Amino acid sequence: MAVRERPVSGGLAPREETLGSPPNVNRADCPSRGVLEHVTSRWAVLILAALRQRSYRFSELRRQVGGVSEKMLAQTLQTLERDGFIHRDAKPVIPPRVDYSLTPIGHEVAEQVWTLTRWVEGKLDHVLGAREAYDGARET
Amino acid sequence: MAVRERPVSGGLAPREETLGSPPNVNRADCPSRGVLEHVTSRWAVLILAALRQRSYRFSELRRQVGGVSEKMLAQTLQTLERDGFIHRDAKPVIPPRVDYSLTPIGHEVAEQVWTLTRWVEGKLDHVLGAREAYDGARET
DNA sequence: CCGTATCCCTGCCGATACTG
DNA sequence: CAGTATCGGCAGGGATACGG
Repeated sequence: MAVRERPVSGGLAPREETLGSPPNVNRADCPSRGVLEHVTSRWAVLILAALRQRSYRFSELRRQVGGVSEKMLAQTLQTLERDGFIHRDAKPVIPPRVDYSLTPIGHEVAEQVWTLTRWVEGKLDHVLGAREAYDGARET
Repeated sequence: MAVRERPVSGGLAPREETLGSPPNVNRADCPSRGVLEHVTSRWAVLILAALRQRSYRFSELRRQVGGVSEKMLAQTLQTLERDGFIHRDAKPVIPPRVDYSLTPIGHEVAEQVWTLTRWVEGKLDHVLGAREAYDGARET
């Protein structure tokens, strides 16, 4: 997966054309920045991770992801659906039933953010210890 | 504003370790939530990814990460340092020189977010195509 | 049950100016 | 060079009410 490491200069883009240049999150004006922010947004990470193993209905998902409001759940799901990470299946029944699942590409990214969440959970004690050391050294 | 308190089961079968609940990002009140948000925050992702291969000075880092303000760079670096992901090395020279590098644990997380950024860059075209399809189906 | 629409307030973040 | 201090806009996102 050899990736081209370019001498990227960030915000102050010189005279380079943006048409032929490859996507680069380090550039402020690259659309990949937006996609990255969608995926790493507060609720998207948890939603993607939750959907990793099976599909969920709206209210199921809301229970699964602690603390998310209806508004933010709906909004985040829409964004992820628009970007092609989530598939929305609305059954025309009464009462309404809507199932959310991952697309193939959504599953790829979900695996990554899920790994990250598990890693963070595992390192939590380590991090909390580091914080105490940091705060301790700061007080006199 | 009290967060709605529900017996969030987290979906996963509870472990047998009843000595305090293990870290779970799905719980609104779990400290791991905060750590995850630090790591996945807008600038932290890019900063961690940038530091993956070598250390950077403050202004180098600012040039590397396009669009970041001095304030947000300093703020994010402090947060990541406090959580133990970044090491700050201030040399007592004139003019001042401060090098930022990853700690061992920082390197672990940096690899993950870096992989994610590269993945997003690679899938950008796919995502942009999905957006067009989505927006196209919406207008009629 | 599954959302959308509205209000509105918090705090994020950019801009600017200043210090060691 | 490497930050801190302060102000202010504006958008994220919570609460609530309402529609399909």
